[in-house]
Amino acid sequence: MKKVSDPTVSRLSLYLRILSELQEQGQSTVSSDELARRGGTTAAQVRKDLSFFGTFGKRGLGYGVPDLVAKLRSILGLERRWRVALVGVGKIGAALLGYQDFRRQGFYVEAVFDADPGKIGQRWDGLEVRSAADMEAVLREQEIDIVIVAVPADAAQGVVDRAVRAGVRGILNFAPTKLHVPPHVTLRSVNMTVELEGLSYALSNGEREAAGRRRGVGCDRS
Amino acid sequence: MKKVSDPTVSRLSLYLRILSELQEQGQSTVSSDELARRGGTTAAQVRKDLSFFGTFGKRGLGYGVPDLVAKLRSILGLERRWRVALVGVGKIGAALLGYQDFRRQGFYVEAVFDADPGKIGQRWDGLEVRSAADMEAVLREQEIDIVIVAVPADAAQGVVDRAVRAGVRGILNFAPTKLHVPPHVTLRSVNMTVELEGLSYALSNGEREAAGRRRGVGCDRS
DNA sequence: GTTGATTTGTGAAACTGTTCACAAGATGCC
DNA sequence: GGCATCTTGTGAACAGTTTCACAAATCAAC
Repeated sequence: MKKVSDPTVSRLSLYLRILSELQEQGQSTVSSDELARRGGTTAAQVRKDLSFFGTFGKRGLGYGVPDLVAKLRSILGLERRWRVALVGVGKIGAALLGYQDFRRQGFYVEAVFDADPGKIGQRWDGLEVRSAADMEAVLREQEIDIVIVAVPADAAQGVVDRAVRAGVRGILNFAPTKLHVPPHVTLRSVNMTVELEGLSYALSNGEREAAGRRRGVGCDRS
Repeated sequence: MKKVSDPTVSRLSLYLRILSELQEQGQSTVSSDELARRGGTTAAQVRKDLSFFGTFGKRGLGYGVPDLVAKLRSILGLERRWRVALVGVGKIGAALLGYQDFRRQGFYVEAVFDADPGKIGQRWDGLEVRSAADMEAVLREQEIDIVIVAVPADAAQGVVDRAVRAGVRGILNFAPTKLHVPPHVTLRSVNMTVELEGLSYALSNGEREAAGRRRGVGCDRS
């Protein structure tokens, strides 16, 4: 199990979602071709992605759905509980707190911080908003694994630096700015502005022709 | 100006953000090296990205900041006003409505829809929530360019299909599901679950070693 | 047990995106 | 003007990902 590319990992996540649906519907087996059609990729890609981690299918038959769900959950590290902290209870932070879907996948928000004295002490979803000043101590104390950054752009790097100092090794950034972390920390960013501007570019220029014809189906570069 | 890759377009968006900051600070000129350092990429990459669209720099001197800002805004299609509609006023939708930053870049939310009768007629930020049943007619009438999908996963594909039928050519999806669109429509997706699971994978497996050392700086694959 | 219809797993080929390396243009100084 | 220094623009080399193509495994039917 050497180096697996980022797009591959994202697709595993997608496969898992599709497989979970199939499992709910009681389907017991699935082919790489069906998985590919539902996931907007190709059968060869599906098989190659899975082959990095072992051989899970049966030739002539396909993949066992519950079996593959279990394997993917194990590969993605979703069998354990992840301790998450949220920093910034503005619009986006509040929305994330309300979005309970995370919990189903094992991500538990266990601490919430904000710099605004007016918000400190408020309760959100059973959690007391704590002062950003206490962040490092609390992150250590509660052994937080992942920090979600939902503060204004100019405060984001500071939050990241302090989280890293407190031993956090995973960061999910919603602030519209590029962040820098040391090599042992993994950073993922969600940037709505970049996505919107990507749409703007595609709609302005003749992308609709070029991109569409490369493959038969529409072009989701999620 | 042939086919430009998606990562390149995303980086242009990033460069524009950095340049805007530099402009506010009154810096008149910038080198590809400085832009690269701030953007977490390499000088060669910056120059290659820009070279797809023309030659904007002066050798020995760098790029004129206000000049490059103008060029990038033009390339990305940000000189016009984009008409945006939001579908779904749940937690995420409400957060997006409150997030006024879009407007500064020329994206104006001009219509809001929801399927819940209890929400129809409510006002959000000066806009009346309209019935999802009227969506197609309103999208056409108001000449909406881009639809933001913020509904539950199982409703998302239906919303997309109707938006496409109403002539919309750009879709930004926040629902945690893979969507399919015809070739002439551009789709971008923001999927927090995929990002979190990517973190989970990286933290579970030995990614911290491998990924970090490839380059000197931390690894943001935003 | 043999045949036929499937479908996986995977090396090799094709493709796409990134990095390198350097010639050429620009400026400033003597 | 000539020389030293800087920084861009870009073809070529490189690296990484995706697609192709096919041998091997499995099953059902006869």
